[in-house]
Amino acid sequence: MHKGTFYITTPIYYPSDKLHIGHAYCTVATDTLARYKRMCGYDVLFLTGTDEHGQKIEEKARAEGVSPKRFVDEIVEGKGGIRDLWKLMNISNDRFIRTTDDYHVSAIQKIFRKLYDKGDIYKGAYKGKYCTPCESFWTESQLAAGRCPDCGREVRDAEEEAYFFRLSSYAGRVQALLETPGFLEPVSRVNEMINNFIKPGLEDLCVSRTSFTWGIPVDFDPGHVVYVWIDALSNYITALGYDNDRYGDFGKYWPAVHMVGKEIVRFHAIIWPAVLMSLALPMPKKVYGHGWLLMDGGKMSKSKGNVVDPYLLSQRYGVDSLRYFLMREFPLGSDGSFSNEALINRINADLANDYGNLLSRTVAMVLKYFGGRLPAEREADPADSELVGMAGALRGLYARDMDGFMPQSALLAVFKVISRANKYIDETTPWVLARDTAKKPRLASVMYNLLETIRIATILLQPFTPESCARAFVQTGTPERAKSWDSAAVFGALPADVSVTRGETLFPRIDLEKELRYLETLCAPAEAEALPEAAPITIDEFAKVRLTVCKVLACETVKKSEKLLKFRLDDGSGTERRIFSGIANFYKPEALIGKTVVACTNLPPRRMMGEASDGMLLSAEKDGRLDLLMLDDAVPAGAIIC
RNA sequence: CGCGGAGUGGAGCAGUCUGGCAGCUCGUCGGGCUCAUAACCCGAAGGUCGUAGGUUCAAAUCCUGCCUCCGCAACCA
Repeated sequence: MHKGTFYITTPIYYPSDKLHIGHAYCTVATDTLARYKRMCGYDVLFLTGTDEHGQKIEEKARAEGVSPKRFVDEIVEGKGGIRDLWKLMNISNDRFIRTTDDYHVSAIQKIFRKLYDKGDIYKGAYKGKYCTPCESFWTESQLAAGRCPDCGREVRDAEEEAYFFRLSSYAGRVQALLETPGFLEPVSRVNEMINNFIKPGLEDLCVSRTSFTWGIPVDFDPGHVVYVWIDALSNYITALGYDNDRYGDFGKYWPAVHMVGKEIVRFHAIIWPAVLMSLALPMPKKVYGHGWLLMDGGKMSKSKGNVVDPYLLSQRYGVDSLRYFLMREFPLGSDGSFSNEALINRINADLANDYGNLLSRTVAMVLKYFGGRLPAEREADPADSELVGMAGALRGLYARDMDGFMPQSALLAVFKVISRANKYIDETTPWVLARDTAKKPRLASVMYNLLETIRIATILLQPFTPESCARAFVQTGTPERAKSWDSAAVFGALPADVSVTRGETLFPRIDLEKELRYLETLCAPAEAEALPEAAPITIDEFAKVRLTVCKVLACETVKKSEKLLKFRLDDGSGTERRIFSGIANFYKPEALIGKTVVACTNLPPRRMMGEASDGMLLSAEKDGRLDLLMLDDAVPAGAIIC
């Protein structure tokens, strides 16, 4: 019965915050494919998990005054956490790996040593400029006017011991792999990888750190922790039991299909294959880089306050509805625009009006005209052929699209048939047939054809909306054997005397206007929070800020920067001061020459677009409008604001 | 010349790989039906497929230039 194995993974998510709809999108896509493959008869292993190490989590935990482990435990396992979310969303992962799991930790140490013994990891020096008070390394190009970009103090040459992975020596083999058809999809990503990373030359990767401790220790060199590349990417093999005893099916399931967001294609299509090459393991079957969900045309981000909560949407509109929307609305490979309106319209148009209503009217008619059970006598008609033909051919079209990672097209095909079935009801007018007892056999045929169409569509919708499909099968009295993938290729798998039961409305219609208003009220408090009440400060603290009156000597745009203007200022000191300000969208540079402005002049210099900015110009901003602070021109340069 | 994506009826999108009737959802207008979740079915209006050239019997689709928008990166102190 088994057609072989199929191993599919999501990225392991970084639990520094709650997950948003973008993460849910990726996981639902992977889940849908996993369910599809299972339905087809594959022995599927579906893996997801969390990537829990690193400096950022160490810092966040410190800020909350808990240990890093406790911090991630809460986000991963806690109420409303990541595992809860996947459970709520009906994610059918077979395993869930946390990079803090014991078996993973020890396997990573073995892998690290293997790479080291092979000579692909070597100890080198991470050279750079070091700022002692900040305990930070900077590269030459990160410095601001030769000083620490964070605090503005002197830096000194320093080196830090670190381990490096010989990524460079795999460049040729990786390029060949990238060019292998089917390895990296969609194909547009192939050029992107080669142009951006292979052509400029691959550099060896720093794979250990000593600047933080929240990571997997290098067992033969205390003080070093394994950096993210080896730690996180290797989850895909440690979760199968590679170099550990927890699981034992690496040989059975590897290689994998990796579903990833386009921002991390690079790690999965270049670094990860190189690591596998070094370990002499087979390459992943495929890396698929899906697009992003954009909000109102902009990228989703916390600072924009446009992060959509999948938990909330699932609970309010139903898990299946949200899953369906995510898979139906957007082509997997490209970016899509998320909007609440699109969500509700899609649910109403497809799930409520077309599919749900088709089921509802069909079941109602079988009950009304036949008391719920179809009689044996039938009468076929040429009018049936188009619907029967379409429903019979549907599985083939659907499989082609699903195998090609195009769930959107697969759903489109399913709904074309559902639409045809709705039309078929109008064509055959069952309510007219019902008035004439002699036409009962014909009426029974019509009902049976409708039930069959619904059955086939429902089988194919299962990977997308599993729970609703189960409910639909109950209403249509579909026996177990008529729910299988094989039976979806056969028109006529339902027993002739099938009996139906009325059930609850599968997908209730949603009131668009009302819901949009509701969702807006949810966003309102978030906006209010955006500008927190300023904490009181003392006069001493205020006095620390040195505000100096300056005359604009020159002002010009900055090449390749859309926001920056570069100012040369007379601050009364005799030496020119150079400041960059992000106001290019509001002012023409020539209009500002000679103006009298205010700058904070005791900020450390900061590097912007390759040059140091020595201070900050003051502006006033409200509701997207911005005005540079300008004083009466009689005020002399160098005057101090107090 | 940093990298990439996108411009298709009023809105949102598919179609572009592999050239061959311009399609879907929403919206608007008109009609039908009464089995159904005010849903379903039919019809109409509305697009020179961003733009200028090229290849071809034939271009939304292939090639070249240009314009506009978006994302990454950078940066917005």
